[in-house]
Amino acid sequence: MARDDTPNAASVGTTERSFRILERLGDREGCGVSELADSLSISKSTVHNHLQTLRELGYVVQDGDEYRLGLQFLGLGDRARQHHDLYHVAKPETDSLVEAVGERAQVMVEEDGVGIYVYQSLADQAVRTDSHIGTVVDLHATAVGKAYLAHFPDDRLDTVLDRLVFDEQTPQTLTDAEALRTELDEIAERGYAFNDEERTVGMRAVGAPILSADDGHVLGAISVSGPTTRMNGTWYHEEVPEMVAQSAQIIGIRATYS
Amino acid sequence: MARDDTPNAASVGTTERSFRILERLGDREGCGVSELADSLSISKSTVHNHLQTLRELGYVVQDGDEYRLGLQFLGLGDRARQHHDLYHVAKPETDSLVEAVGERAQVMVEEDGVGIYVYQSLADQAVRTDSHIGTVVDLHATAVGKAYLAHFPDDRLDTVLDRLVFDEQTPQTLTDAEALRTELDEIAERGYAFNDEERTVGMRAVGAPILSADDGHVLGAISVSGPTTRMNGTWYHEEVPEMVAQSAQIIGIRATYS
DNA sequence: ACAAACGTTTTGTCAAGCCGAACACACTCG
DNA sequence: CGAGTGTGTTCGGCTTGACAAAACGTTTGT
Repeated sequence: MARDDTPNAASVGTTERSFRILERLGDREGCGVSELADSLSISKSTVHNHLQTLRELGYVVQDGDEYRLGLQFLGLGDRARQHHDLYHVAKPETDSLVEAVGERAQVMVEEDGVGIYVYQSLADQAVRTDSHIGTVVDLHATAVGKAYLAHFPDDRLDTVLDRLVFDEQTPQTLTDAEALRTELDEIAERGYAFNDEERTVGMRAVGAPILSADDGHVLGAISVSGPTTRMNGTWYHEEVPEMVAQSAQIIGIRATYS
Repeated sequence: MARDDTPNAASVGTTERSFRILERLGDREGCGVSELADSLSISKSTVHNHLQTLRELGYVVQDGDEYRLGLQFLGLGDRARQHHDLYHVAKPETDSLVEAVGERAQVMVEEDGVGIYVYQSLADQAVRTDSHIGTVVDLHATAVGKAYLAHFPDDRLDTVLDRLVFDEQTPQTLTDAEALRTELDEIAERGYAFNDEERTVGMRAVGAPILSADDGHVLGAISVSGPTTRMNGTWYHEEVPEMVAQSAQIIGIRATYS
């Protein structure tokens, strides 16, 4: 996880604890009090209290001795997404892109220095990975992320790059900021970004930025990803980039003229 | 809101406060500290502390003087939904139903006595309403809810009905439990449920239960809803019910044989 | 039948969440 | 142009209530 700093003292530790419990509940699907308490190093009684409170609020459901994440989070998530109008216009176009290319396509939006997938469309043949809607993605090690950063305003780019942790996820991962900068320049000129096993071995991706049609600032990014066995040759280097870039442009136009 | 009881003392009040803030943030899209503090009757400094904590966790984003719900909730919501396998099989079938019928279709799952929409598909002509994915719905005043309750185990039905608040939402809303019971019997026999302006004036809906193919217990419900101007005659009374019931059956079969 | 593991309940204590007041800043209006 | 009101933020003291540890009741498996 390229989770961020937090050097300063937080204010409400109790809330933080509740969310740590919730996130852990999301990882395993359904688990008991003791397992949570052990893995989080919190006393059982405390975990129990939190779970009871969250249950009454409807954000956790109790199923015998197991607790699971409640569906109420769908409401909060959807509300948050509604505020980004990009989602609405990107959804249908992304679906048609998947219909044309196959594989998997995802739409990313940046929020507070990290990228988050707001939509994902899968073809039948798509590879199952760990990326879902709501997944937090590194901006420097994905096709969407690099396509996005390539059109990021310079001043904000610096602060984002400073916060980046260049942990080497595969042998192909870029590990220094300077190499990333030069690649970003290439991407900006070319119009789309590649990801060749930088994050997951055996997976390739092509991403393109979604730009506002009037002032040209970047709204998000879209990518197609699949296994290297299918993503290769001119299909990977030319045809797919062409289609992704075209979809990105259509979304950008629709997004600007609401 | 048919929000529930909670007469007993909760355990972690701080967490409860955080979620009250988050829910309020979702209602208005983006607002400031003072507005939140006033409407929740919490001191400004407390609200500020909570917001800072939530911001560091990524669940709230700060945009100048405004705070908004963060997209991280998409992750939690999606995780919660993944645990319900009904979603995966219902999604494609719901989309085809919308393609055939037009209007709007939604899939509901019950959790802890309330119904929650886990998926929604809209045709171009669909009416914009306040129901989204994650919306909590009354089980007694919607087509999905009644279709679901009609196949609910008797013992659990009693407890659910006891907790129901029969607030009259439109002149057509059912207001006593006995009338609801007899209607549920009719629905169970007929196989589908109607909603004729019981929740929203001008809106009609047809819902059918999604039943497990082996033991017949109810997994959820699906409905199509639209304006009375288009939903009428045999279309409303026969053709649409036929299609909804058929989709529900298909989903039920696919859900049982994973 | 015992033991080990679980979830829940209880108890006391001290940290920490809460509030109110003061602060800094941005606007508006007379 | 300042007085005035509206923000969001910071500060300090008080007391609440969140926390951990241990006791309790049930279930599991050997």
